Amino acid sequence: MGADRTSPVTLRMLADRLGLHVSTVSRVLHAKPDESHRAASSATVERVRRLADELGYRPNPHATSLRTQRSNLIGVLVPRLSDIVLATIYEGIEEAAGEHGLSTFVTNTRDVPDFQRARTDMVLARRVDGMIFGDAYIDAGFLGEVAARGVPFVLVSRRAGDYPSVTCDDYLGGRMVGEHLLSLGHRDVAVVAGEPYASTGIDRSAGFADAYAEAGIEIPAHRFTHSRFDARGGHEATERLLAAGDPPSAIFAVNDFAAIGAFGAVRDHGLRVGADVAVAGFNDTPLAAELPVPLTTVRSPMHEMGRRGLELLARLLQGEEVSSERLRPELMVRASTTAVLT
Amino acid sequence: MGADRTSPVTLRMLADRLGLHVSTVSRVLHAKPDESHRAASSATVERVRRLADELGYRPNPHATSLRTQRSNLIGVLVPRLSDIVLATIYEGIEEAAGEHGLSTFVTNTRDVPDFQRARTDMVLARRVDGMIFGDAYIDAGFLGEVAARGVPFVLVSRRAGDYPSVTCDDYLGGRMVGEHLLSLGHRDVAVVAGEPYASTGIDRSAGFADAYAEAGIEIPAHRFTHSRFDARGGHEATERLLAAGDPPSAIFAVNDFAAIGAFGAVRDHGLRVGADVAVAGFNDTPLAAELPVPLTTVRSPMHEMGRRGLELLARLLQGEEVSSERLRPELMVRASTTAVLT
DNA sequence: ACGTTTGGCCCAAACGTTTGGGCAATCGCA
DNA sequence: TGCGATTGCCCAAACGTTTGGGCCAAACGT
Repeated sequence: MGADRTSPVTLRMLADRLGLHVSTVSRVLHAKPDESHRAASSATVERVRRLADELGYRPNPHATSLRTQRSNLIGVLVPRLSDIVLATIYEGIEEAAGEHGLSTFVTNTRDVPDFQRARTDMVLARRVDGMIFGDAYIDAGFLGEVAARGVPFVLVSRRAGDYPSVTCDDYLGGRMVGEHLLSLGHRDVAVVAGEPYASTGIDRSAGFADAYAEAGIEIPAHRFTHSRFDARGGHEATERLLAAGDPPSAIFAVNDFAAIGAFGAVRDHGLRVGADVAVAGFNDTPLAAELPVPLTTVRSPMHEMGRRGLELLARLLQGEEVSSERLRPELMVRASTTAVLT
Repeated sequence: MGADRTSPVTLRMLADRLGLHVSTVSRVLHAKPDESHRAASSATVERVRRLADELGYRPNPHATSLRTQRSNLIGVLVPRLSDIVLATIYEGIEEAAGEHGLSTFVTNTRDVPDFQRARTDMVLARRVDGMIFGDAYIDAGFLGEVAARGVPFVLVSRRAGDYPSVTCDDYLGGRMVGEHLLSLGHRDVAVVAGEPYASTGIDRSAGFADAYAEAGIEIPAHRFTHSRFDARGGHEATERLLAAGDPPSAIFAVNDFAAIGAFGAVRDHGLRVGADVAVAGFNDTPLAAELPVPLTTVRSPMHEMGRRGLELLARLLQGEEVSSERLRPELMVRASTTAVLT
């Protein structure tokens, strides 16, 4: 029964077979109940519907888009899909998109500006109705250009400028980790802070630092180090922290993968995670709890973030006013952070 | 300069401004060098080109697709993008697609047949030129239907039936692990075998079992257990293996995430990975080397697999004959597998 | 000098929809 | 019976491309 590839069934085919005009068929298949009854007699409606799904009619989206100037496509840019955080966010986006009759178009930019630009152009050339950026730089220069072109968009994961975004409350999450480590007696701590252009790392570090500041402890600058967001990056950054000797008693890595990298570096220095050096991460990816030393981390609602991001964009496309959302994180205490040795 | 959202520039705009016919402009902007010179004088060609990129002309892909009956879109189905293996494969696909002037459309099916069907329909409704399945069931029933509809497609990651696929040589990879563990003296081993419908798990297990069989050791049936491919699934499966008491001296989990889950279960039973129970994984995901106990695993060329998959499909779309490819794996020995205690 | 090629461009018909207008027949109602 | 409203449908013009044919003038060949 389904549409055969050789001959996709068109409105005209249906119309011809039914002895109706193509416009009539279109209206019948299209309109909400209230209109369809104005479009044809209920008997006709029935006939049309039956034939349509007997033949497996699927409207040609190119024709539709061409005519309506709306593609029902939305473009999604992420640094890399092989980052489980972004992948999970994207899953949320895709799920919600399905419910809105939208299709998504996702592409990797590796966090490099030239790629962001190029991919944005490509996506726009595909005539998407709107975009979701998961790779925003905190300095929102590029986004400004996009906005100037009149493209509706929202941000997920990272915030930037005053553009509508759906993020985790990263600052709060950072505070939670700070307070937790303080409560365990850690006074000499270090931060693997992520990329300097990502609000996630910035806000998490800031929340963490503020928690310590309020306890009267200023974390010295050399205890902060930037890093890529993957395991290798976390490893290298931690290596730098540890290289000088005089290891901190605890390390906060602003995401789980960097934390796992920190595990590796700590191990390489003959130290034990938990016992010798506490390590905390961020995101509560599914691996965190399974590690040989389970990772203390902050659960961020990644899937939900994606969903909300799409909803936000959908509302934007309806012409509604929207404002940013900040989702609540939750601290997950596990074995990688234990009380400081006294 | 770029195209403003409010008024995408069309061929007609260019034509009018240049005092040319739209078809002329089309040919100029389109044709390969040899034809363009037949389409207009070189002076005209120059004028057209200049204006086109001054105004940032981008052909409307919907119009083009409608006219040419070709979308330059390809649909990609994966179980889940939050699985780093599939995400990495997809990155390869996307990269290669870009080089071929194709755009990809990826969607999650969670490995559930109803979703595969539904998503396939949706993707086909979008009029893709071809598809790549990363979620094939070994019983290729559904793929048969797709093939019957005349849709060109290839498989990646998993093989099925005689459809063209690009996979890792999973059987060989399994053998490698088997031989490695044998060489370490492990005689009582168990396998966390993945989903029963995925060729990856099946082939890896088979290669492993055959290596043992050739050494004169038949691994008993109760030492095999199926599992989901994520950490949680690996944990549960390993739990089942260990629940009976009498733990094996080594466990082969058919992917890294399941292996990490195995770490968790082993840990929960008061055993140490490496020292008490050897654990090996598959894929060499970036985390494997960073774990507190680095994971012995098999490197599979995931990115490359994606690239090759797309190339294969591209050739298929050109009407060429294609045949499956099997990529070579490489054993990565690390600390999680040590010699059996004597 | 007269056909033939060629260069340089234009015409018009598609591709499959959507949608503002029509228009004839029937209905409701006084 | 007359008249406006409603029902049920059809018409045709877009949307932006691509592409097989034309057509006219200039160049060419003999």
